[in-house]
Amino acid sequence: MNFTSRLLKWYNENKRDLPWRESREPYKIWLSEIILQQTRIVQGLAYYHRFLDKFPDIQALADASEDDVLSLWQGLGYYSRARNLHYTAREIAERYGGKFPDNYKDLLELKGIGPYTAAALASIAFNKPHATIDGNVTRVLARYFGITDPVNETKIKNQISEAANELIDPQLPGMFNQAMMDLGATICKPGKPSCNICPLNNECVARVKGIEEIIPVKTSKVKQRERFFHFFLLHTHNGNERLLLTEKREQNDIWKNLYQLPLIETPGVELTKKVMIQHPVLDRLISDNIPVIPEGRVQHYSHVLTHQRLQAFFYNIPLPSDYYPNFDGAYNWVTFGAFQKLGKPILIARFIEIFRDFFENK
DNA sequence: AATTCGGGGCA
DNA sequence: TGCCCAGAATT
Repeated sequence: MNFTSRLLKWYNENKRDLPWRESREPYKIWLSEIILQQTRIVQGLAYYHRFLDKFPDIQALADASEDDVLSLWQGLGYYSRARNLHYTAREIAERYGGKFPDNYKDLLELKGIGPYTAAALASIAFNKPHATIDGNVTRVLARYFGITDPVNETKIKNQISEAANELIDPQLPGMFNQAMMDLGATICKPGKPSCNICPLNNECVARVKGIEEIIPVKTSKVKQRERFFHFFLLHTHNGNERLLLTEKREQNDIWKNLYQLPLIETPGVELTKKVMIQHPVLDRLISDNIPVIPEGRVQHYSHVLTHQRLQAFFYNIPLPSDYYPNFDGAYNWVTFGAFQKLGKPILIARFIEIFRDFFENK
C-alpha cells in the first residue's frame, strides 16, 4: 500500500467524531473552518454549536449586526475572523445569491478565506483536489520527508504544499485532507508523537532517523511589547437603575470593534493627572470636581497575548446620582444587562463579573 | 518577508 | 515560561 491508501485506511478506522463532519453544507464547513483557524477543536466546539444555533444558515448570519456576531465570538480571540465572517456572509447573501462559489480561486477572493480555508472548502464541500496546509499537515509532511529546513520559510512551505498536492487522492480530496489533519492532531503530535501506532512509521524519514522530536524546525521568534492599560468603571444611578460608561474600540489595534471601559494607555505603570486631563471623559469629571484619583484602583491583571504583555489596572469611580453627561464618539451609558450583551475582551468580561451583585441589586 | 491579530492548554 | 493551535491580512 502507498502513502495515501495507508492514510485513508487509518482514517476510516480512527477518525475523530466531529459535528461538522455530519454535513457537507458549505455554510457549516466554512463556519467550522473559520472558528478553527489558530484554535484548538476543544475550544472551538462550543462556539460552533452556539453560532449554528443562533445563525442556522448564511442568511441569518447576514441579517445579524456585527455587534451580535462579535458578542457571540467573545473569548475566541482573533476578532477579525468574526468581522470577516459577518462581512462574507453578507457578500455571499447579496452578491452570490446565498450560494458559495464552488472553486478554489473564487473562494480565495472572499474576506477571511485564505489558502487553507479555500482548500478546505473546495475539497470537503465541493470535492475539488486542493490540499489543505495547516500546522498539522506541515508537521506530518516535514517529518515524513525528513525536512530539517525551517518550515516557516516560503520556499519550504511551497515544497510542502507541492508534496501534499501530489499525494492527495483526487477521488477523495476532502477525506484525504481531514485524514492528514487527524493524523497530525492525534498521532503525529508536536511534543512526543506516537510513532509506534502511526500508519506511516515504516517509511517516515524522521522516524527512521530518530529525529521526529526536532522536526518541524522553525526560525521565527516572536517579540513581545509591554503595554499598560488603565480602565475606569464609571457608574451612576438615574433613580431607576445603575448605568456605566462603555467605550467602543474603533482603532486598528487589538480587540477592534469590541467594547471596553473607558481606557487610558500609558507608556509605563504610572498614571498621572497630567495624562488624565487629556482624556475627554476624565477631564470632564475633574472639571466637575469629581474625585477620580487612583485610590479607587480595585484590580490588576496581567494578560498575555501572542505579541503583547498587558498590565491592566482597573479603577472604580462612583459618580453622583443622575450624573451621566453625554460624551462624543465611542462613549455610551448602558445598563449592566446591556453591557453584558456587548462583545468584550475577555479581560473586561472577567473584571466586570466582580461587580455583578453590585449592579443587579440596583 | 516580517508583523500583527487572542486566548487557552499543556509540558 | 514557551510552544502550539484545522491562518489571514497588512505592512
